[in-house]
Amino acid sequence: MDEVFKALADASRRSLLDGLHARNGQTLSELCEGLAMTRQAVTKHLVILEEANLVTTVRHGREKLHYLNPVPIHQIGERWIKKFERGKLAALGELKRQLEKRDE
Amino acid sequence: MDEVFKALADASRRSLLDGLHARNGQTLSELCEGLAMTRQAVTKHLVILEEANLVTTVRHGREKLHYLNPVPIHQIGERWIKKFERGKLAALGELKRQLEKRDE
DNA sequence: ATAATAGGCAACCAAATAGTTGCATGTCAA
DNA sequence: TTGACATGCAACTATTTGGTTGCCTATTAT
Repeated sequence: MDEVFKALADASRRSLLDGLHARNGQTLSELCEGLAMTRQAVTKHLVILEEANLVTTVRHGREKLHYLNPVPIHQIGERWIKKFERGKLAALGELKRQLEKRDE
Repeated sequence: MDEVFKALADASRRSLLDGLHARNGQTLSELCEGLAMTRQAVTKHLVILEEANLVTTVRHGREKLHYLNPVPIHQIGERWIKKFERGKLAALGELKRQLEKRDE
């Protein structure tokens, strides 16, 4: 879980995921196109995404195809974000109450 | 948005949010209790959480009360995670297909 | 009034991060 | 078979990060 959060913390990595979301199964070179970064930098980001299990790769000859794995993202939604949704209104109410108490 | 992802990337900060989720409105000293970290380290984490708008504070005499703001977390769920939920099954299907193609 | 309590500020440090460059290897096409 | 293409590996660098220590200020309780 920590690896996933860390992987998602970087904007470049999130836009790589966006790229795969737009078109799945891209090669490294394809993912590099239009980015202001060397290929090696992109490789490092992809390794981090792979280690977080957000991306799976398939070697195909001299090419490496990258596939998005949406499961960890879904799990963060389920296991983490939903926890804070429950009681969200309560928290906001309490917050508002305290902020208004400033002038007492 | 980037600030929120960055803020959530650290396990200590996530557990501070957990702490506030368990009991909202805690003081700095209360949030420090039981943590293997100095007060100043906790302060720094809380500043980052405040800058990401995940925590709001109210000064009350010499105490500083910390309140969880669940809105940015909710927004990540809405604006980011949901994007990857749509087409999730399609992505998984494509992934499976490609993985099975290995032996061709 | 004064001691204890709650918090703030600044300098410093080690490790992690995001990026680079240079070179090597494997695969495909002419 | 040889050149071009796709990727991999390693060393190096600058910046950011997570943490520390030491000291200062403001508020409360005795």
